[in-house]
Amino acid sequence: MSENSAGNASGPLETALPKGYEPADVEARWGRHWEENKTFTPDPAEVLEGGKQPYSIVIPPPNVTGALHMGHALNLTLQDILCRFMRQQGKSVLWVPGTDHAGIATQNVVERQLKKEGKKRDDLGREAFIDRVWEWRKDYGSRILNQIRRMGASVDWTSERFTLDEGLSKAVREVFVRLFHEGLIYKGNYIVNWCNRCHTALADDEVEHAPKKGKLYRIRYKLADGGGELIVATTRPETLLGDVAVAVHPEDERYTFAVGKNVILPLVGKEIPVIADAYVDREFGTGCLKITPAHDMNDWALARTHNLPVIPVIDDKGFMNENAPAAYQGLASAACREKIVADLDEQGLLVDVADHDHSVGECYRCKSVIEPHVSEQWFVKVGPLAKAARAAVPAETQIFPPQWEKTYYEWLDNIRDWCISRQIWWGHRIPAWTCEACGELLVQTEDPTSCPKCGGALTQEHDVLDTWFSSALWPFSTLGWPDETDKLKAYYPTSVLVTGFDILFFWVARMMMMGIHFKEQVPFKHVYIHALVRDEQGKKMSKSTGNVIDPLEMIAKYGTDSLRFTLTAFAAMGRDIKLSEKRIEGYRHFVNKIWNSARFALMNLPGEPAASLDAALANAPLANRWILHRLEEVKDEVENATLEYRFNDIAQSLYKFIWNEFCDWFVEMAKGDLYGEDEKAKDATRRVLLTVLSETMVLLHPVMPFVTQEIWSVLPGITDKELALAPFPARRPQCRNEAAARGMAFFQGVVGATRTIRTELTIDPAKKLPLIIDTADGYPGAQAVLTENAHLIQQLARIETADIGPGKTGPRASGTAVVEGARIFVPLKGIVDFGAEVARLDKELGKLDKQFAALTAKLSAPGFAGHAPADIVAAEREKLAGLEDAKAKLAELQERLKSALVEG
RNA sequence: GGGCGGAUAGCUCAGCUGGAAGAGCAUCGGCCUUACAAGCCGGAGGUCACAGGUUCGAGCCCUGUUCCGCCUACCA
Repeated sequence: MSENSAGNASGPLETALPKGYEPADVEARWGRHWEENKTFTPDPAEVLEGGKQPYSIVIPPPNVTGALHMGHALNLTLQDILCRFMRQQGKSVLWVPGTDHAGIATQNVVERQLKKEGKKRDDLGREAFIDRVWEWRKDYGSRILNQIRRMGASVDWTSERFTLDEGLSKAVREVFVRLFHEGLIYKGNYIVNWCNRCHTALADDEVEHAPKKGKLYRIRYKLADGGGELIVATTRPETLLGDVAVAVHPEDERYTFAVGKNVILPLVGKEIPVIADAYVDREFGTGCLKITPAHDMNDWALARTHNLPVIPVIDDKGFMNENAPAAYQGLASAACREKIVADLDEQGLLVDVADHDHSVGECYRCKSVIEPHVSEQWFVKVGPLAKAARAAVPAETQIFPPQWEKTYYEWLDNIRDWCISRQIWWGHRIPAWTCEACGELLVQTEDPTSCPKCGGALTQEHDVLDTWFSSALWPFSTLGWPDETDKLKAYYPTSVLVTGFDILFFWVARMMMMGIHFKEQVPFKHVYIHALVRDEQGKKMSKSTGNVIDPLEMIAKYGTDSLRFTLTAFAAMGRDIKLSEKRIEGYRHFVNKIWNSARFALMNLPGEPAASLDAALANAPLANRWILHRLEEVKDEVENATLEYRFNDIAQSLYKFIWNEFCDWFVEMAKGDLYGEDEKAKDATRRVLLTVLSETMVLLHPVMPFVTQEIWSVLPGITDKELALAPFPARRPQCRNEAAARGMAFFQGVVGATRTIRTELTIDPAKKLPLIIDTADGYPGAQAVLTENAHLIQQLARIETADIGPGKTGPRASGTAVVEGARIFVPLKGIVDFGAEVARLDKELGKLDKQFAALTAKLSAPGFAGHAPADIVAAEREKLAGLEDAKAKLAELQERLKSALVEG
C-alpha cells in the first residue's frame, strides 16, 4: 500500500489505482485542483454573448459562527448534484458561496469571549467592539468555508460574499433608503419582543416557544362603587402595576353588571374601567382579563381598539421603572413579583395561587424569557411586498414539493409588519441621521456631514438591521446589485433555491419580497425544500442532547463520497431523514465496490481498445448488448430524476446498475472474453467495459465527485481529464435492445435456479456438476441464448457440462427447476439425499400454488374480463398460463424424483 | 385550536400516473472462485396501522378511527 500512496502523491494521471481507496488523499488533491484551476468559475460572457444557458444558485449562507452540521452537508450535497449535473448539460453554472454575519449570534460569541477576560462590550465601546468582532471573523470566519470545501461543493470561490462586506452593505443601504422613501419603512413606538439579556428587539419568528411550569395568580379587583369585585387571573402579577383596564366578554352574564364601571387597581389605588370585548375567553381562568398594554402583545392590540393609555412599568433591562409605585421602583421584575404577591396577600386581595403550565417565548439566541416591551423601532410595511410575493407562486416560482405552497401562503396571508431594528452593534447600522439642532431626519445612502437644513450636527441611528434584512437581498446583492454587473445580468434570476423548511419564512419569503420589489423578477424559479436530518430516533440533532452525527467526523472516517451518497439516497422528497452512522458505513462499501471495479477494468485495459463501440457491437455477446442497453436506460433515469429533484432515485438507480448489474453480472460474464484468446472478442469487450465504466463515472460524478474523478483520470483513451467539465454522455439509440434485456433475464433465471439447487441441497461448491436443460417450451430465443452462453452458465453456476436442447431430459434423480418454460436438471446421483430435493420442490410448488390461486381468483372475478383493459387481461392470462405450465412441469419433475426415490 | 407529514420485512426506508409487495442493514447457511471478505452465492422474513367505501382490481384513491412527528396560533 505504501508504494501506491507514494505513487498517488506524485500525481493521479500516470498512476494505476492503489488497492484501497484513500479518500482523504484524493479529496484534498482534487479539491485543491478545482480551486486552483478555477474549474467552477464561469464567465458571464458565455451567457451574455455566447448564448449559453445560465444556471445559478446562491448558497444559503451559513452563519460565520457556525460549524458544519448534517443539515449543511445535505443542503450542500443536493445543490452540488444539481450544479455538477447542469454543467454536464452544457449550462453556464454559477454557484455563489458565502457567509452570513449573523448579528446577534456573532455578537454573543464575542461577548462571551470578552466575558472570559472579565470585560463587557460597554467597556470597549461601539467602535472597539466592532473591531474586535472583525478580528474574530478574520480568525474564525473561514472555518465554515473550509468545511464547505471538504464537502466537495463546486462553488465559485472567486464569487464568495459576506453579508457585511462592502458590496452588500451598499445594497443594504440602497434598499433601506428606497423603501423608506417609498413609505415602506417607518419608525414608531410599538410593542416588540424584547430580550433583556441581548438587550434588543426580536422579530416574531426569532422567538421560540417552550413549555414552562408557571403559576396562575387570582387577584381581587374591587369595584370603585363598592358594588362587588372582579377576580382576575394572571401569570405575571407584577405587570398589574401597568394595568389600564379589566376586560370581560360582552355576553358573559356574570359580569354584565360591571361593564362600564370602574375597579380599583390593587396596590396602586387608581381607578380603571371595566370594558367588554369578545376577545376575552369566558372559559379561561375567571373570565376577567386585566389589560396591560405595555407588557403584553394582545393587551397592546386591545388597548389600541379601546383607546386605552399605555403605561410601561418595566424598563428595557427588566427593572421596575418610575411609573411603578415608589415601593416597587428599581426592583427586578422577578423580585417585584414576589413583593407584589406578598403585599396582595397581606391586603387580602390574593385569592389563590395555582400551578399553571404554559408556553413561554424565549430568545432563539440566548434562551432568555422574552418580555413584550414598548419601544421605538423601525418596521417594514410588508403588506404590499407580501402580496406580490404570494402572487408569484406558483406562476413564476415553483416550490418543490408543492405541499409547502400552502405553508408559504399561510404565512404571507397572516404576516405582520416586520420589526427590522436591533439594539446591538454588530450589523448594518441604519442609514438614518437626526439633526441635533432642528430634529430633521435624514435617510440616505451616503453619510451626511451636517444637517442640510440648518447645518447642525447629526447623530446616526444607533440600531442595526435585522440580519435577515441583508439575507433577504442575497440572490441579487451577491451578484453585484445595485450595480448592473455582467454577473447580475447573466445569472439573475437564479435557477433554484435549495433549503430546509425551517427558514421558509425567515428567509425564502423575504427574498421573494425583495427580489420582486427591486429586480422586478422573482429571485429564483424553483425552491426545493429538503428534509431535516434527524438522528436514528427521529429526534432533532442537537448538541445538548448529544445525538449529533458530525459530518466532518464521518468524512474523516468514511470519506466525503460515502457521506454524500448516503444523504442523497435518503433525500426522498417531503420526508425527514433519520441518519445513523451505520448507513454511511454501508455506503462506504459501495465506494469501495466502485473502486475495485475500476481496478479490475484497468487490469484488463492495457490501453485504449482498438475497436470502436459500433465495431464492438457487431456480433456482440449477450452481456455486452445487455449492459449497453441498460446503460441507456440508466442515463434516462438519472437525468429525469435529477431534473425532478428525485435525488434518492438517482442514488438508487446508480447503485443498482453499478453493483447488481455491472459488477455482479457484466463483469463476471466479460471475464470469459477478457481472459480468452480471441483477440477480436477481447478487444470488443474491452471497449464495452471501458465505455460503460467511463460513462458511469460521468453519471455518478455529481453525487460522488471525488472517487469518480480519481478513476476518470486514469482511464485510457480519455483526453480531457477534467471530469467535472465532461458532458453528460450522449444517447446511443442503436444500443437499445429489448431482446437482449429479455434474453439476459432468462439467462439470469437459469443461472439463479441452478445456483439455488446447488446451495439448497448443500452441494459442495467445489464439486462441478453436469447440467441439462430442455428448451422445448422455452420462449423463442431461449435455445439461442443458452447455447451462445453455455460456457458462461458453466462458469457462473459452477457446472461441468451443459447439455442444452429441445427435448433433452435428465435422470429422474435430478434437482429440477422450471424457468420460463425451460426445464432444468441437475443430476444428483451420489451427491445428496433426494428427500431434501423433494421437500424443496414442495416449497416451490407451494409458492406457485399461492400465486396461481390469487391469479385465478382475479381472472375469474366477475367483471374483470369485461372491465379491465384488454392488454391487462391478456397479460394476466399469459401470466396464468406460465404459472400453470411451471406448476405442471415442476409437479411432474417431482414425481419423477419420487419414483427414483422409491426405486432407491 | 388550525395545518402538514408519517404508520410497508427485526431496523431504516423506496414503491412514479391503482394491474402478481422492493432495497440497504441485521439475520441464517455455504464459499479466502486470480477487482473487491468493505467481497461472492443462496435462504428465511410482510393480512402494506385499524374500520369502512369507490373499482373488475387498492400499499397507492375517498371517509372515519388510533397512535407518532413537525409547523403554526393561543395560553390572561
